[in-house]
Amino acid sequence: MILDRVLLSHGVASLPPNAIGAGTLSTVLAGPDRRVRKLTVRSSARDTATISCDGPLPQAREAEWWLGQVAKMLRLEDDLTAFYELAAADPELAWVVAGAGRMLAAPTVFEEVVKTICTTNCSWAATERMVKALVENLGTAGEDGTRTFPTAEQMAEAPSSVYRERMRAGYRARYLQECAQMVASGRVTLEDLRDPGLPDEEVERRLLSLPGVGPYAVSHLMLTALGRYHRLVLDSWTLPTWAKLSGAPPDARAVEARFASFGRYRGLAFWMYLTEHWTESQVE
DNA sequence: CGTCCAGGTCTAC
DNA sequence: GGTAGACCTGGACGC
Repeated sequence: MILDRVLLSHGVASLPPNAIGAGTLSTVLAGPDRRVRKLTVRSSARDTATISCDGPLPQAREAEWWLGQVAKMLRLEDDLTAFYELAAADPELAWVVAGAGRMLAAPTVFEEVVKTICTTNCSWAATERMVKALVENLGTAGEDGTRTFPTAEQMAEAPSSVYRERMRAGYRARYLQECAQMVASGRVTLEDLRDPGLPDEEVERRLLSLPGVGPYAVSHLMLTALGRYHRLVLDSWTLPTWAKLSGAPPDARAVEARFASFGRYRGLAFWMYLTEHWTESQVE
């Protein structure tokens, strides 16, 4: 099912406050009225989905805002036609034409940056633990107690003990706190990076300027958060997985050679190659 | 119990 | 510009 491919598109998509089930995505967001609601997207009939949120029905204008959030998260505006044309000509990737290739996005680039920093130099279990603690300690609680992802302001104001003792984020604590302060103070405006008019190099330069964000994080963010698909995500998971699936050596040059024909979509082609067999139980 | 390492980054040569 | 070493943490492994 097409929706499942989006929900299982990458590991970060399943981190709190998101929860992924078969054909279902739920998350927790504060609406324009600051009221916190749980939002659920559930695939129903073929190629359709039901969107719901708990509590009283939002007013019409707010309902529109919630639909906008869903559209943003599911990247409904992304046109992958050019990628599909290339993939159709590649026997190992022709399957994506059925509707794969969309990366579930967080509602804000900031959330994606924080989560990506939490994937660096640690096990996936550690990433889950850190993000879970961050949400539980700093997010805003809704009526049922589930919490939003904290805003940059909430994170900037938090004492470092939250990062050290609750999250157990180790040396990442400083990166996270500084990122939050940069965004909360307005010194950097990450949401602007969604602007398709910005050259890739400029987007990369700005991401790299964030503490804790290096080449891997830039590639991951370009792919999962910003819909820019040229960079290969090269890390301790992708390279061994590539080697296992392809039999080719686990180095960047081999990957570059394999996916060069995908041009500005080579990063996405690589990611699709790696995740073709992901199912709900296998998301890592 | 020590060493290594997991979806790296930063600093100092 | 390229490359060691340090860096938090916790789980896996060898001894």
